[in-house]
This record gives sequence, structure tokens and C-alpha cells, in this order.
Amino acid sequence: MNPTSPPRPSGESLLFLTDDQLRLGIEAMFFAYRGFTADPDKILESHGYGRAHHRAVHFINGAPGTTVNNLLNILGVTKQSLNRVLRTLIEDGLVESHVGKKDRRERHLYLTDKGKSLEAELSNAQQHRMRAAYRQAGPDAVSGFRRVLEAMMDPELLQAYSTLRQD
Amino acid sequence: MNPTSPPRPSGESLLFLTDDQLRLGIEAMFFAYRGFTADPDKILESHGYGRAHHRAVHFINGAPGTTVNNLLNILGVTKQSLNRVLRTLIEDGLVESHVGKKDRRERHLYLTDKGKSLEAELSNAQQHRMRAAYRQAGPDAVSGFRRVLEAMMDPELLQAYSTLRQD
DNA sequence: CTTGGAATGTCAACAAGGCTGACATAATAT
DNA sequence: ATATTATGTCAGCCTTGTTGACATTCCAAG
Repeated sequence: MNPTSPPRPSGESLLFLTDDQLRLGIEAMFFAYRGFTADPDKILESHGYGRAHHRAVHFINGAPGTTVNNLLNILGVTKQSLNRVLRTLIEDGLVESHVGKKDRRERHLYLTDKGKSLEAELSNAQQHRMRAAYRQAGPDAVSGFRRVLEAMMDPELLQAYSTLRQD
Repeated sequence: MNPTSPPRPSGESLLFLTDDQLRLGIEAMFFAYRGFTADPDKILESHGYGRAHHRAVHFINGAPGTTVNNLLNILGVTKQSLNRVLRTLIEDGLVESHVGKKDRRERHLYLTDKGKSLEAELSNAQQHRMRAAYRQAGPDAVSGFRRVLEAMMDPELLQAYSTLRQD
């Protein structure tokens, strides 16, 4: 398919680890992440929000009723930082915070319809690009993509990620 | 292993594009990028720098003598933002700025030995993680990883990236 | 040679979103 | 009864992005 493909490691596990290969991987991550966030960023800006709001909305959507503490662990920021974001989302009516029934110290977070609507808008944009990339790269590439990403995560984050898979 | 494993795309190119697959890809990018930047961030902090300094040092290292404008295009920030970072790097003796000989409006940027040393420290950390991830994921995964990332970039960034490959 | 525009630097001001520290409140756990 | 946990809030700081304005230097076109 690619006649000039230069390294062509015929199954071995050595040739990948050249400095050049690693450098390309590093730069690919940098540029790809820019693309990855570009579409949501535009949408967020038009709503007066930032990436921090996106992350909160995304994970609340994926785990409705999650607690503040749980979200803190996933996002890896301080409560002050998260609280600033959550406060505006609650004030704007995108997120609802309910006192826990079992443990009334906890707040459980839910997206309102308005929140779900923003989440859908952001998700659609991001999934659109991801879908195009998957399609272009092909089935085999996708599984490799995910395997490398998983191997790159910190252990605790990999655990958070794996937990999400099974919910 | 997972008896209810729902998609199981037996080689086709359709089933990948389920919302679940896309959502996993999105979250994998999020968590992996955190891991990707974690090691350099620690080092940078101990030197009193931030990610912006890392990016500048990285790309100057990869293209010694590059101009400010060129760097602006690659990094996608404003000149004021980049200038603030460059100024501290120059003051601290990590970067040298030379007036262009052909066009004396341009400044050509070079790493000093001190700058190269920091770059090496950051690179080593990041490459170490990347190498481990590549090794763990295996040869085939690596090429898929890169193909998906490339397909995810904005066209101009893909061009910047591709240019770097050939230098 | 003059002038327009490009490349760069710099100053000021602002905002998002990280951070720490300190303190308050409520409720659970011991 | 007391300690701890979960959360919220206030204040202040830092990095890194932004815009706008202005100065300098120099190439290039008239």
C-alpha cells in the first residue's frame, strides 16, 4: 500500500523506538490535541464558557448523579477551581446540584435539559472529527490508537478511564 | 471474556463508529494527554517554567535558526504571548536571538547549551513515557496511533507536522 | 527617494483557569 | 462529644492566553 514506507519493522519491536519515531509521536500528540479541542472551543466561546466547563459537563453527562468529590478526582483540579466552574453552570441553569439522600454532605450533580443540550452540541462536534479521523485511519488503526493512549495514561487515570468503560 | 461485548466488529469499518467507541476515544485523548504532559510539567515547575516554555524550547531545538514568525505559526499563539516566554528564556540564557543577515527584521532563534540541556531533560522524560507506551502497545498499534492522530489534525497543522518530518 | 507594509518588540490591561491558604458549615463516623 | 469528611467560599497569586496601541527597522514598489 505504501511502497516507500521507510522503517518497515517487519514485526520486530526495536525499530520503533528510534528517537525520531518518538519525537514524531510527541509532536503528533501536540498537534492532534489542538485539533481535538478546536471545534468544542469555538462552540464554548460562543456560549461564554471555556474548556473547564466542557470537562465538567462532559463527565456529569457520562455519570449523572456523580458527586463533587468524584468529579474532582477525575478532573484532577482543586475544589476551588472546579467550584468556580460549577457555580456558573448552576447559576446558568445547565447543572443541578442535589443534596445526597444517603449522605447529606454530598452533592449529586445532574445536567438539566439546557445542560444536556450544550453537551450534545459539544459532543457532536468532537465526535464528528473523531469519526472522520477513525474512518480515514481505518479499523486497525483505531485499536492501535486506543492501546497506545491507554498505555500513556497515569495508572490512576487509566483506572478512572477503565471504570467509565464499564458503567 | 466479556460475554455481552456488543460491537465486536469482525473486520468491518462500520461498527467502530458507534457513539460509545467515539466517546471512549475522546476520553482516552483527554486522559492520555494528561499523562503525556505530566512528566515535563514536573520538571518545568522545578525550573520555574511552564508548558509555554517547553513548547518554545522544543520547536527551537527541532529547527534551529527558525524565526519568531515561523514559531508563531506553529504554536498558534499571539506574538505578545510568545514574546513574553521568549524574553524570559533569553534573559535566562537558554535561547539566543540573532538578527537575520538576509532580512534584518527577522530574529533567528537558537538554543544555548543551557537551553539544549533543559530541552534534553524534558525530551528524555517525555520520550521515556512514549517509549514505554509504544513498547506496551506493540508495533502495529504505533502506526495506527500515528495515523489516527494525523487524521485528527487541522489541515494547516498537519502540514506543519509533515514539514517537520522531512527536515 | 519616498512611502507602504511586513517583522518584530513592547507596554498596558484584561480574562480564564490553574494554584494555595484559611475559614465556615453540615453531617457522618468514631 | 469529638474528629473527620464533603462541600462551599473568600482572598490572592501565577501562567498563559487575549486585544489594542504604538515604535522601530527594514524591504520593496512606486
